Amino acid sequence: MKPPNTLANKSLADFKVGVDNVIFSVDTQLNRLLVLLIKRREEPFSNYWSLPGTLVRNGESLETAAYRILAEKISVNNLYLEQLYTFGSPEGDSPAAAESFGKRYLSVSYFALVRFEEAKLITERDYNITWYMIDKVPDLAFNHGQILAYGWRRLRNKVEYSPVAFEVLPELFTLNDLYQFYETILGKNFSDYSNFRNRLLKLGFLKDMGLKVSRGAGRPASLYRFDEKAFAPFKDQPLVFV
Amino acid sequence: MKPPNTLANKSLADFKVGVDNVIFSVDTQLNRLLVLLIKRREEPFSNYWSLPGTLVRNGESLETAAYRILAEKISVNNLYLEQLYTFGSPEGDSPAAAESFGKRYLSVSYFALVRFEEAKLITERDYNITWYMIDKVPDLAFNHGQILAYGWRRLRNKVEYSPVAFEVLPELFTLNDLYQFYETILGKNFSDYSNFRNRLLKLGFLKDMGLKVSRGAGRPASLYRFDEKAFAPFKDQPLVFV
DNA sequence: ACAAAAGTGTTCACGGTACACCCATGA
DNA sequence: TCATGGGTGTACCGTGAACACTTTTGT
Repeated sequence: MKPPNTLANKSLADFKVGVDNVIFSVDTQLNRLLVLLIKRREEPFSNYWSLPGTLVRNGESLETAAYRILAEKISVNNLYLEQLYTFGSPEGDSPAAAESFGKRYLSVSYFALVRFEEAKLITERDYNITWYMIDKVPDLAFNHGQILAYGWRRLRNKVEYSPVAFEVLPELFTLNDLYQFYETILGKNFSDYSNFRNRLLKLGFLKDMGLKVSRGAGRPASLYRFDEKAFAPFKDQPLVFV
Repeated sequence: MKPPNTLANKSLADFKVGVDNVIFSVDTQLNRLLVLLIKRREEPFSNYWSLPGTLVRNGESLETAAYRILAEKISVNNLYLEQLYTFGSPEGDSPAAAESFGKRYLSVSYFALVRFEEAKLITERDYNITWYMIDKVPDLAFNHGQILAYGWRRLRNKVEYSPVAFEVLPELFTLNDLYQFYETILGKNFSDYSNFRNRLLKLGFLKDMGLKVSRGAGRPASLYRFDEKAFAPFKDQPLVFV
C-alpha cells in the first residue's frame, strides 16, 4: 500500500467498499445445508435474491461490517467467520454503475457458518429473508452466484481439516450428530460410519462425558465434548476429519 | 454489494485501494527461496523495505493492477498469480492517515511465483529493488510483514496439492530439478528422494522425453515434461505431491 | 578405478475400507 | 421379542517410509 502521491492522484480510482456474506447453517434434523438469502426490493436486480451485504462505513473495519450484516439479519451466539475473496472489476457489473461516474464498487466477501437451531431471522420492512436449501438456490443478483459457489467450495474444504464443526454444534453432541453434520456438507456416504467413529475417537480430542441421551427407539448414545487442547497437535495438519 | 443509497451515503467510507504483491521465486541453483522487496524512499516508513505495491487506477481491475506491479518491477514470461487477502483496518496503520482526513486505504494482496532464471529486475530511479532470501527478510513497512507471512504459508500449501511448480520450472526438467524445487520451499528432507520419484512417476503425468542431460559427474538424468491432460484427474484432490 | 549422481527394488508397518457382529433400549 | 439405532471387532489391501542396491556417467 503506497502513500498518496499527490501528483499522480488524478488517475486513481475512488471506491465504495461493499461486504457480502455467504452465511451457511446446517439443519441437522432434516440433513439440509442452508444459505441465507435476501430478496431485493430495489433496482438493480429488483426482486432477485441476493447475499446479505452492506457498504462499509467510516470508522468501521471490513470484519466489523461483516459482523454487522450478520447482526442485522439474524441473532446468533455461535458462529465461525472468515474472509473469502475480493471482487473488483472496473466499472461494476451493475447497470447503475454508469450513472455514478467515477465511483467504483468493490466487494469483499465473507464466509460464515452459524448454529441453525439458535439463529433467529430478523425480518425487516422491505426485505424478504430466508434460509435456502443449497441445491435449490435460484439465479442471484450481481455476481452473487459466483460468490456463493466460491463460499460453498471453501466450506467443504474447511470442514475437512479444521474443527469448524464444533463452533456450530452444541457443547455436547453425539457422534451421530457429528456424522450427520459432515454428511449434509460433504454428501451421503462421505465415509463409513463406524470407521468415522473409530478414527475420531482414536485421535483423542473428543471426550466422552459419560452421559447418555436417548432419542426414540434404539440404544442411547454417549455425549461427547470437543477438547480444544487435545486438538492442538492436529492444527496445520491436513485431513483430520473424513 | 449494494447499490448507492443516496440517503445514507454520508456515513459511508471512501477508499483508495492498494494492491501489494508477495512475489516469490526459487533459485534452484543455490536452493534459495526468494521474495522481491523494494526499499522505500518516501515517508512514511522511509528507508524501510516493503512489498512492491501500487494504487488501483480508474478503469483498472485489481488483477490488472497486480500484473502492472509485476511488469513495472521485473520482466517475466512464466508466472503464477492469485489473490491472497484483503486488509482494511479503519484509519490505516500509517501516521500519514491522519492528514488525509476521511480517506481510507484498503490493501488487496496478491501472491505470485515467477521463474527466477528469466526474471530481470527493472531498476527505477529512487528505488532499490532486490531478491531477499526468505529467512533474511528484515522488518518491513506497514503491515507487510504480516502479508509476507500469509503469502509464505499459502505458497507452502499451494505447492503441496497443485501443480504450480510447472508454471515456473522450464518446459523440460529433471526429476532432481523438481525435487530441489520442493526442497527449497518445503524444507530439506520433506520427503525421501526415491519415494518422491516413484510416487510422481506412478501418477503418470510426467512424460519422459527420452532425452538425457549430463551435469558434471554422475549418470545423466532424463528430462521430463508436465502433461496437463494427464494431470486432470488429480485436480481437486488433496496431497498429490509431497 | 573411483566418486558422483540417477534410477530401481525390497521390506515392513501402519492405516483406511468394508464388513459382520454385539449391545441397549422403546414399542 | 422384534425393530431400531449405538457401538465394537476383524480381516484385507494399498500405500508410504526407510534404506539397500544397481546403473551410468565424468575424471
